Amino acid sequence: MLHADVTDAITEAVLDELAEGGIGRLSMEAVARRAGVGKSALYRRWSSRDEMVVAVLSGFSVPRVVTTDTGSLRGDIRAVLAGLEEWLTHPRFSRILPDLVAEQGRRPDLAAAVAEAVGEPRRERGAAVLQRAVERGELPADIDRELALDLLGAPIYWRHSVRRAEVDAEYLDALTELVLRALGAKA
Amino acid sequence: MLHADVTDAITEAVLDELAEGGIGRLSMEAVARRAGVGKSALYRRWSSRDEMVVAVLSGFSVPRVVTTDTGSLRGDIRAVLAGLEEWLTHPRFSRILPDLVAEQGRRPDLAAAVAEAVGEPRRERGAAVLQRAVERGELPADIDRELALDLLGAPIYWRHSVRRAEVDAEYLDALTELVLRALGAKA
DNA sequence: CGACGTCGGAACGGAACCGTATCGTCGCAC
DNA sequence: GTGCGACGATACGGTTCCGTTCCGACGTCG
Repeated sequence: MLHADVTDAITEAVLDELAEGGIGRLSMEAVARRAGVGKSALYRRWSSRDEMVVAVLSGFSVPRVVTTDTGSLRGDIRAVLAGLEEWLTHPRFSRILPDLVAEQGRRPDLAAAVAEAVGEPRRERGAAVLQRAVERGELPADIDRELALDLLGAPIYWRHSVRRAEVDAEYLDALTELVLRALGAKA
Repeated sequence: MLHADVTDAITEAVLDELAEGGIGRLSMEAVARRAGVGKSALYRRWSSRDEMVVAVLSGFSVPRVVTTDTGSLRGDIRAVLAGLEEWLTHPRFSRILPDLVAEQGRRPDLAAAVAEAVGEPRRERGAAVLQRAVERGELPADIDRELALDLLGAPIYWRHSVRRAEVDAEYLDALTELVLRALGAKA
């Protein structure tokens, strides 16, 4: 039986290495060194470097966004944005995620894993917020949910990870109002 | 005198290698091989791999967005979005850019170069569109330009490069209307 | 107790790459 | 036509990494 704690140590080491050097620079020897583990322990679990990386990254699931029902669309949106900000500000996630995005173009299997583990769950949470607002009568029923969800995630990722600009409370407040207006929310 | 055409061949080779394997996997030997050039030609120009990569990527300037004055904010925004879509869909750019974004977190000098060569010029173009709209009376003068610009670039990058979903004309049309509403544009 | 499987560690041959040095060649300027 | 400088090519010693194969130690289970 493979020791679970060894597997955990390896997983942690892989994520640390990914955060530091990116996927392209990750080496088996460095992972083993950091995990305090023999290379044999790595190859006993995965048959190649790529397989290990994809496996670890596929299991790199995202902390579920807490989309508490605040009772209003404004409150819900603000909460979703705050959760996104917290997620993207996390030291490890914020370093690994952009690399993961870049690698999607080169590894279709990784892209699929990411979509399943990261994209879909998050989108479902966001969709629930919209649905509640529709039921409350705050949003028209024929709203373009696809587009609305893009509008929630995109600006924060763009601003923090792409533009490397600050995302503070004022920004989230202003963005909330902008999104409300874009969606045609009723007062 | 260094031959300009050799420099060009090297630059092309670097960009091709970057598109194929990413920054982390780029090697001097591979670049020289692809460019049909001796390694000496590389080290004659740059003193290290990192210096070469940063130099090439800094010169990897973005094709200026054509922000023709269409006479209306709706037309201008639609044109900006179309330009963005074309840019991000470009086979080479779309592969290099996410990698560049990821690497920004690891190389502050690269981040600065990218901001100067890519971010700023693009934002100035976008700001001009907003300014024209304000002068036309289509937008309030106290509009949050920072936020408005994020709203233009973010969704397309998000959708195409992060989510890997399709960005078609209908999407751009719908996004245009959403942005207009978000900005509080007058009819 | 004894057998088994995983453990960390070390070593292997082979490959890729680094950065430098040194060829002989070619083209241009003087 | 002579000299200079960049050129492609090749080789170098050194490093890093791959993936595999051993080893002795340890723990667990029967």
